[in-house]
Amino acid sequence: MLPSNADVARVLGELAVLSEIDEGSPQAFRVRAYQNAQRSIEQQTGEVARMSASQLAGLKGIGRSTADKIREYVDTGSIRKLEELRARHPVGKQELLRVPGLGPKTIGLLDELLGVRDLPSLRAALDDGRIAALPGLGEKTADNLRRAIEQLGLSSKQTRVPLHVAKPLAERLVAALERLDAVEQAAYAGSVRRFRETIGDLDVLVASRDPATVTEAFLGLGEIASVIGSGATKTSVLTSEGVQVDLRVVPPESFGAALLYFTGSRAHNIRLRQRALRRGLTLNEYALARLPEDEQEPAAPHVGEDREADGEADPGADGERDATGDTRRDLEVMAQGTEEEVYAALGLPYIAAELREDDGEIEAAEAGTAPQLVERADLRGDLHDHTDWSGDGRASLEDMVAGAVARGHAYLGLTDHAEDLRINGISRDGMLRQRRLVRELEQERGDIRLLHGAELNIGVDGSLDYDAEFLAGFDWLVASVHSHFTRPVGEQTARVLAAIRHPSVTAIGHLHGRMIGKRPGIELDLDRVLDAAVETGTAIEVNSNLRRLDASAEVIREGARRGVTFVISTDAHAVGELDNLRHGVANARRGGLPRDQVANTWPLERFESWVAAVRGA
DNA sequence: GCCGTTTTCGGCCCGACTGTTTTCAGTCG
Ligand SMILES: Nc1nc2c(ncn2[C@H]2C[C@H](O)[C@@H](COP(=O)(O)OP(=O)(O)OP(=O)(O)O)O2)c(=O)[nH]1
Ligand SMILES: [Mg+2]
Ligand SMILES: [Mg+2]
Ligand SMILES: [Zn+2]
Repeated sequence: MLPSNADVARVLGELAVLSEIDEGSPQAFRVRAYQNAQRSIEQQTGEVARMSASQLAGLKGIGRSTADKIREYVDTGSIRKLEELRARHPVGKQELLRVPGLGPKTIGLLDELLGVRDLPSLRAALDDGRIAALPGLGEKTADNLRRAIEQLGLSSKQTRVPLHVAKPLAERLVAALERLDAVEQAAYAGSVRRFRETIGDLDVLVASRDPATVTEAFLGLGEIASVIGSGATKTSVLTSEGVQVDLRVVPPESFGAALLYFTGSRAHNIRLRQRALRRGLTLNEYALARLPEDEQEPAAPHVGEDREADGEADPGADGERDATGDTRRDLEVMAQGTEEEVYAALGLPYIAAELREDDGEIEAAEAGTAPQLVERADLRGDLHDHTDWSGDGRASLEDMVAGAVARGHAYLGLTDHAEDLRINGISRDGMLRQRRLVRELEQERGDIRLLHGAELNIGVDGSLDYDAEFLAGFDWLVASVHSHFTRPVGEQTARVLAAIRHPSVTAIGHLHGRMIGKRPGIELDLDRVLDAAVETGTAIEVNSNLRRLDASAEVIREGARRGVTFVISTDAHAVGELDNLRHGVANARRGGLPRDQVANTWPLERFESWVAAVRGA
């Protein structure tokens, strides 16, 4: 069997790690090159193993040398260069690289001077004092390493935490910081703002004239358990749950540049900074600024010209280094207050935070081909909602409808669980009774269209609840997988295809049935599933539950490309959960989903005629 | 190792914090 893209990416990752150890430098350009190649492979949707060397070399970040290595891996199952590196550096050294505070330089030193090449021998060397005695190291470093080894695998940096844990924590911390007088603005950034599914650490940004006071107050917050490091502008801590939080405090005028920096991704930042340099500018977390002529990139072609500033006339060098936490004062600031201003000064339209992964968003922005992404305010309805009539619904029908109206919805899909669900699905009689109540409520209120629907259970054989005639009586039907999550991909695809092709089914709920961090969900042949969705018009749901985010951003991206119609739904089981729509919106944006491909952005009339068309009426 | 609407060679983002150093290297964001 051909290696998967993930296999190829993993091999490139190991080449990067081993090269870092081999070269003894975190800045080694070969390391960066392998990392970029790895990211490039991870972003491919087609099968990399089927590509020729020249096709591979055409991918960005992959050249002749890496293309040949990938082919060598696909054809022979191994790579000579990788085997050589493995022979020189036992896996123990890769283990050492995962210890926080241990980098390639120190690992090289440990091997050379002490023969320490793995965790157990490092422990021994720490215990008998050999580490503290090494040149450039001391007692404190040894203590820090001991602690780091003890706590290996306990920090979120190593385990990562699901977004549904990280995001509420980030919101609590921001709210707490906003209450401080010294704080002018606070926001979470990093992977939470980009809406990644799992989070290594929280990154929280504050604008303030008084960073010391902010830092002190932050360290005093109840959720904070220990301090990793704390300086004038940057503090890192661990919560009692082991979640790392990085706090950055910047002057208010730099808030936009700092938010841009702290939101990342790292790769996106580097691309922007390279772009700045090509324009004679320099970008950091304080500002986009103009470089002096003699520091601009196309180095002056005079012979003997030297860009090095040390040794003489260092700008502002009157015996002290550039003050930390400030813009270089000798440079003309071009933009710093808002992210929009920085992008504009770089010749780019604003790029949505959810897209900033350097997987084509900068090129799309530059070309002006970035789609109008869906926003919360575009949504006119919610199409997957439960009441206390079924399952674990906790709110009455009346309260759910009132909650939907309060949130400005023009239509609401009531989709209680159908009879096949083990936990309290609704019988035919029950459904008919509920339908009468729904009709009455709609009449009485007159301020919202109520679609009487159900959430059907896709059986292991693709069958659905009730029968075809009964199903034809609903206004709106979501069909979801709630059981048998571990069948082979062929069976799972067949089940879902049967539901998509059913004439009465209007949407497929939480496509994979995954629970982030708990259950991977069913395997599907996405090609066939998405094609069938396009063919039948059946919508794919973007489930807004933070534990699900299903369809995933990756599936959404692929579906968006093929012209699939989506709906963004809360799957609310209580009134408060109707607010979860913002999470579905963020995930849809991460998938690059254009507003017009989301059916519940459409006015009621357009929405209903689309439903009628899907049901072949 | 990659890459080029100036470059096929000579660059490669830029800054904060810690520990160790006497002027900065290493690691991390
Ligand atoms: N310019 C630049 N920015 C960086 C670098 N490393 C990190 N950043 C910025 C961009 C990141 O999104 C932001 C926060 O760093 P993190 O290590 O917390 O990464 P991020 O939050 O993206 O992912 P995470 O889920 O925490 O692993 O800091 C870097 O090497 N250069
Ligand atoms: Mg982070
Ligand atoms: Mg961080
Ligand atoms: Zn549901």
